Amino acid sequence: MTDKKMTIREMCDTFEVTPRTLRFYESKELLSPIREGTKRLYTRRERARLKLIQRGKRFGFSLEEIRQLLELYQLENRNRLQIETSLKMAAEHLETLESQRAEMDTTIDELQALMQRNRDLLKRHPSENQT
Amino acid sequence: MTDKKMTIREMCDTFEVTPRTLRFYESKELLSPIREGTKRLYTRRERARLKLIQRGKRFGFSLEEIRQLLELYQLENRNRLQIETSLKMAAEHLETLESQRAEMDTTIDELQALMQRNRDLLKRHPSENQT
DNA sequence: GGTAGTATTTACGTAAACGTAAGCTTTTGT
DNA sequence: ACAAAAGCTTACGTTTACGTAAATACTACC
Repeated sequence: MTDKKMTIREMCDTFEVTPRTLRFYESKELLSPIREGTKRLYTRRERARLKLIQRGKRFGFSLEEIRQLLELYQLENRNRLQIETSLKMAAEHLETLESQRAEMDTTIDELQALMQRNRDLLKRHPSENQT
Repeated sequence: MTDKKMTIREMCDTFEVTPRTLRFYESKELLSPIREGTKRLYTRRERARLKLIQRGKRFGFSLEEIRQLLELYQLENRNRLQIETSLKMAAEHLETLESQRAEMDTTIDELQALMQRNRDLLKRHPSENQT
């Protein structure tokens, strides 16, 4: 398996973050690397979580929001009620994401239209308006 | 036209922001309402810009990034070089947005798969795993 | 077996994006 | 005419998400 345990440095190189960032996420309970003596070791699970954290950030979620979302991906040892709660939260999150995607589509369309207008300007007045 | 000038309070009610937020954006040169005496009045243009600001924030852009993007939408009084520069910036921004959109699709797919797994858990073990 | 490199904890510092409170002016309803 | 409401400036405060520096421990290798 691809389940090699990574040191903090390997993590930093792989994900382009600083040690401080990883320790900070840990202090906020977004990550929980195992300890070998005093050293942190990151498993496949932690790497998956870090990926999700970085994604969430790109979509404008706060670390606290991301922390709650990470719980959704915690599939083990949950009882019926916990699963139902997860499902509900996931459904809400899905709505947020889908509305954000729709907005993203609009934004892309508008940006493309804007670019077209600019290209038209350049085409129709080849050398006008110079400084 | 729908070009009524709005007071700061009307803006706040419409966009669900505080006066402080609007003044802050102005201090960062994201907005530039006209002044009637000492009072701020927001035109259609400012409203459009505020919409773009809020969108940008939802996509995880900083106010400084947003400020630069807003310049793209400034179509008046530009010379050839400025138009070309805008086009280049817009193209880069478009790439960012499209890659973010792809990532959004992945995220949505994964979340839906996760929900399905949870639904399966509930279906297949109707009353197991209770506390 | 010393020293260079890597990791850890602790703690103060900082940039971004506002919140909040004080004190002053201007506008508006009665 | 005058109090209440709305707006303004100034400035200090707060939260989030780390940066950075100091002091200490482990580990590696020549």
